[in-house]
Amino acid sequence: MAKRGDSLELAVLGLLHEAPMHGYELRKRVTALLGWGRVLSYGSLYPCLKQMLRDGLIAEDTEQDEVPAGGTPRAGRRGKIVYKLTADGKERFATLVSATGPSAWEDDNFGVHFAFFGSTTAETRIRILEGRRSRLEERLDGVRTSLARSRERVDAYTLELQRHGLESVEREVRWLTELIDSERRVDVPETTTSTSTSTSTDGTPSGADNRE
Amino acid sequence: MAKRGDSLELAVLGLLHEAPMHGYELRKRVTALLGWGRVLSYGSLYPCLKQMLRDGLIAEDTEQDEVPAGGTPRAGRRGKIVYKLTADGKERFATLVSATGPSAWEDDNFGVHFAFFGSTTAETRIRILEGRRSRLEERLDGVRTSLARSRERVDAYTLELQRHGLESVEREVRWLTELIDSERRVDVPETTTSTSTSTSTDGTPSGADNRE
DNA sequence: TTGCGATGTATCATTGCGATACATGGGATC
DNA sequence: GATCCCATGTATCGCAATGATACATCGCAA
Repeated sequence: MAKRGDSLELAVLGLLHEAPMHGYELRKRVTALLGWGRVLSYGSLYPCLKQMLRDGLIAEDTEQDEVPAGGTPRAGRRGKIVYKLTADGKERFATLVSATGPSAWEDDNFGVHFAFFGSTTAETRIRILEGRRSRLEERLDGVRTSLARSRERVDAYTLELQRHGLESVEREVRWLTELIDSERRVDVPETTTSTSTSTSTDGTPSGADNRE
Repeated sequence: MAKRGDSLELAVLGLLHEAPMHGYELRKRVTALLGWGRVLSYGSLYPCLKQMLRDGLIAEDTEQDEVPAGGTPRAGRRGKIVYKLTADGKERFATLVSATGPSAWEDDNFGVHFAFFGSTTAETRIRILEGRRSRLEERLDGVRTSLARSRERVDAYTLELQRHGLESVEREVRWLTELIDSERRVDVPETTTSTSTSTSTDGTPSGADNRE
């Protein structure tokens, strides 16, 4: 188990953590946060919600008629199903959001995990960012060598496409590096200044969790 | 019909256009050209090949035992199925590669079309590049407004993620613009110098084809 | 009062992917 | 000269995600 459905579950938990809402709005919010082309389909959302209901992570919020205190009264809202987090759901969220294994930095999941960095420790954040960075660097190596190997033998357009792709990934690596540095500056104001650049030193403090 | 399977079909046709090969190599080549994380699975490739055989676009190349003239003789190759293009396949390739409709600049297809730009006219290339650019600019607009609307109300990490995404797309737009300019410089050495920056002037010469 | 677009819930067929099974060739290593 | 391992090679199957679609109500403008 624990396919990539985890990231959808995390997104739903995270959004309901902020405020109860119904499926339609969840779809929009999740779509927004995993942004750029990817849209969340109802065919994925509703089965997921059903599953989460069965698991007791979320519950239907029957009394939900409040007027949002702002100007417009917004009466109405009949028959809609509003979901809210349960205690189990909060616990599950805490577990998922602090995971640092591959599932946290795989392409499809990284964005969601990043979006909820606000609910994590700097420790966790750094682990995830470094995981993603080394994943990207692996790809870089592979492509750079294959590019060098095939140079002069391929079409100019193919070359241009690969070059552009390469630069995009390099750019993301730089971005990650900046974020990591920034996190470290906050996390460890000053200690022995040791902590080598990568390759986890593995003193592993706190309630670590790189399951999976 | 005409789903996004078109892009896989185009890729296969394009690669077989260069040289006959068997499925295993096709998978590697296609994976390489749609690059960056996406891999072509056998579960997609073989059904596609079967379909294309049925449609008469490709055929099994039985006499394929040639020694590649280079040093290493490379004897062997028993029982392997080598595919080659048929006349219909070449025709189909010409059709697909010169298409300028949405299917040519949609996320999943653009890369493949770009990879075979060498087999198109400058006219076609410009149309596809402009199509993709305006598609990206639409997204940019949408996200920029939603970003402005939610500013100050969202998490710093969410903001940072959106900012990075925004910059990536802006960067791709710039890249496309450079390519378009470069194509135009080659295509139209000098005329009336009119041709406004975007919003197709629609004089639409030559055998246009924006089907779909 | 009619009509349309946004909101809202729900399901289904298709399809694409990951995993896997199976088979062989070419080198290493001993 | 046998053994092991990895790259090459063909093929299928279960599962999950997607895109499409159906259906219903609400607010609002013409």
